[in-house]
Amino acid sequence: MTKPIQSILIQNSHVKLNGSLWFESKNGHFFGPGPVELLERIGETGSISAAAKEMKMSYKKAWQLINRLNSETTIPVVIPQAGGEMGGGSIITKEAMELIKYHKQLRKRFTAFLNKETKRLES
Amino acid sequence: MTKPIQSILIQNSHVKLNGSLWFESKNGHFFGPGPVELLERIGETGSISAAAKEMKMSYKKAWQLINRLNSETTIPVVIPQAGGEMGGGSIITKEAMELIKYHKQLRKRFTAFLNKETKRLES
DNA sequence: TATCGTTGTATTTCTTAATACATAACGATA
DNA sequence: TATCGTTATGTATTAAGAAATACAACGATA
Repeated sequence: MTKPIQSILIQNSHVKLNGSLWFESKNGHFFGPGPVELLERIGETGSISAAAKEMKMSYKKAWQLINRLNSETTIPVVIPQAGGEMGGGSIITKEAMELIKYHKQLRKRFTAFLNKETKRLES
Repeated sequence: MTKPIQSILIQNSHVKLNGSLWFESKNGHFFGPGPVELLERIGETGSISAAAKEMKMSYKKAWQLINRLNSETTIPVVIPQAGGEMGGGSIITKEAMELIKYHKQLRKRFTAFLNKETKRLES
């Protein structure tokens, strides 16, 4: 009955639906894919600066992301240690790991949604 | 068993999941909520510049959005007329209307997804 | 052919965001 | 107490994007 959107919209095929998700509080949004990856890498390296370097992100930006994240949680996701052995470092909390796990699952469900919708374009 | 994400994450409640969707081709992404509203207003006003003004968007940006959209479609979504009665104007095609309708439905399904996921935060 | 407001395009300015740079504070260790 | 590399913070520079500005082209109409 109705014409497939695909046929209207697309010139040389290969158009797909994509999107992004984030948490939103009254202070704006936070916790997108970037912060999640950062959290993971801090967990692996034990250092904000090392994690930032891996992601080719400035230390400042990384710190701001983490700071923001910590300010939005009841329990800190990253516990920093300035000074000490090796100059210090940072560890991520159990809660951070739960957030990471949650995000992975959420992303999976979102991908399923996107795939379903992309398929729907053709019918 | 597992702790609700809500309890970990949020300080003073009222955190919710939000997101955005877009079409993506090899030339990057296009067709988010902005262009849809623009299309609608062009349909109502018969003018790109009037629609842009309503949305407090610069004419240039509006034109670029429309131009990009037209370049991604087999059939133009907006047919512009420079010069003529009243200086000219623009009309939207039947295909544009279908796109608008499609987007409304899509947005509805996406909102349902977001609501479901936001609710899931609490369990 | 003069007028009108719109489309179309180039150029410049403004604003904002990201980055780079510099430096102090920190605390275990030797 | 000197050293280390990290955290933490301020400032300056750069980059990118948006917006503002200016103006030519257009075509129905009078």
